[in-house]
Amino acid sequence: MPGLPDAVVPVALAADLVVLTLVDGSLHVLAVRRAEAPFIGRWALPGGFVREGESAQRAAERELAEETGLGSRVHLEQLASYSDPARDPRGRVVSVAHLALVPADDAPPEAMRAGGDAAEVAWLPVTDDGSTAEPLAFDHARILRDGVERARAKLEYSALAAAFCEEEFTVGELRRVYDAVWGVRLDARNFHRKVTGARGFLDPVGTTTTRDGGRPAALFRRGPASTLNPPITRPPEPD
Amino acid sequence: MPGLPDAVVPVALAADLVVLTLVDGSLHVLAVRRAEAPFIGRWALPGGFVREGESAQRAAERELAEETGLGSRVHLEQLASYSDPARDPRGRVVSVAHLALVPADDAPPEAMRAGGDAAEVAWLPVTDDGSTAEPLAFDHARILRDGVERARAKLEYSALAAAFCEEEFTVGELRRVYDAVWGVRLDARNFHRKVTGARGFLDPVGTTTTRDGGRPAALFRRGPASTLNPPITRPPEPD
DNA sequence: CCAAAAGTGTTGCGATTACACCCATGG
DNA sequence: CCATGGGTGTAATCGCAACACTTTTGG
Repeated sequence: MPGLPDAVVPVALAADLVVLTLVDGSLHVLAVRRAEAPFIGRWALPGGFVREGESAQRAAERELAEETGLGSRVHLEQLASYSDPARDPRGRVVSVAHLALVPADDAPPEAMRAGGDAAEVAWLPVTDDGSTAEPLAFDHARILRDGVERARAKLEYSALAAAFCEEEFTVGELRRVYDAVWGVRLDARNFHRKVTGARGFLDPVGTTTTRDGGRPAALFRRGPASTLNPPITRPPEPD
Repeated sequence: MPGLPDAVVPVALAADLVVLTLVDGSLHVLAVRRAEAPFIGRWALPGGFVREGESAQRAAERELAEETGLGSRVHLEQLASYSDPARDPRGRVVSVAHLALVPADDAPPEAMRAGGDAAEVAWLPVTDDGSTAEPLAFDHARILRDGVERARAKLEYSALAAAFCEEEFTVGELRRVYDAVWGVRLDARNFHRKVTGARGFLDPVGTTTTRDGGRPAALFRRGPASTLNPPITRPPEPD
């Protein structure tokens, strides 16, 4: 490494993705089946190595586009980095994990580009404790848990929930995001009042839809506010 | 990089530190004056390269001990990673930034080990917008801002504030942490009720102290709870 | 005695909950 | 006409900010 001290050890930098969505009203994570050693045949989080001249953020955006075909309409943020020297048997690989949220039932796995080295792509259901039924490769179970926890926490005080919805959505659809991610059932009436009352959170479109059945519901877009005040509070766990 | 694809670009991994403390009741950050190019003579966040067989977390712990002499008694958590290819003119250096909080008026800079390459070490005052009077090297201003923001946010719902206090502290001392970090003046009476009422947050020691003047105050230690429910709410900004 | 900081009691208000009730559609 | 989801009204309650007041020290 020219210009740097001799003792500096080179590492490979990877950008991995925790891509969450809702399938049939429950939380799912995007996974690829590994076609190569190590962990061949195991499910893993999508990701890849950061290229020359690329930041981890840009690499994550690129991987996300490659894997899902979705360009924008996705929320993407850095989650954390994982640098345990033993986390990858091939050598010193440091992963910058990112959290992505994509709209419900968008980008079904069949429609995904099977490009690159991904042999098989699927939405795996996420359990209440933030894990999958089948074990994940590397330390990806840990990364997934951190991602799910982050998503759950941020729903409370941020406008993140709308990232799971289409561009235009109803209050009911938004509420079902909270129900699914938190595993609760919020009161539809109070939820309605709360989110429509929070300034800057929802932009009324003016039109209505009956796609959810029942009485026509007003359509909204995400408003300019990124934080939600007062927050939507998660119901306390029963003691 | 043996065992890895040819296209993988090697990067140097650094662990940088945002070390915050209170000096005379106001927020300060630990900085070192750079003795080498690039940015020679500028203040920078303390940090260094991750060594062989070391995780970024361990490297941060090592740097923190080297720089402050403080072993435990410090809160340390990962903040975020910075991987812009142009962030270091020497080459591809990715920084995993960490946030550390040390007790008020502990480890004054004079007492710090001037070991390693640090020519000069100081606590720099942090302004309300999370920056320093003098510019910092690299992208460290950005990292500092992110660290201060994280600290401010986590005070609300976590037991983080106690990290700024000695092992045993009074409710008043804890309140002054909030006052300093948030730049507000909380009501001493309501604050007292709130923190002593939160289960698991404070462990009463049983003894008292008059070191803050006035009536003797009960001493507490950090309780087992890491999250604070209900949270301490930051007073709303005046519109 | 006075100043200063620690604690306790009380009161009023605003947010939240729990639910009754009405609305507008599709089948 | 009924099931379904959308939306509004309202009363009981909870949490909390505001502040009066008492306690216990040092000087």
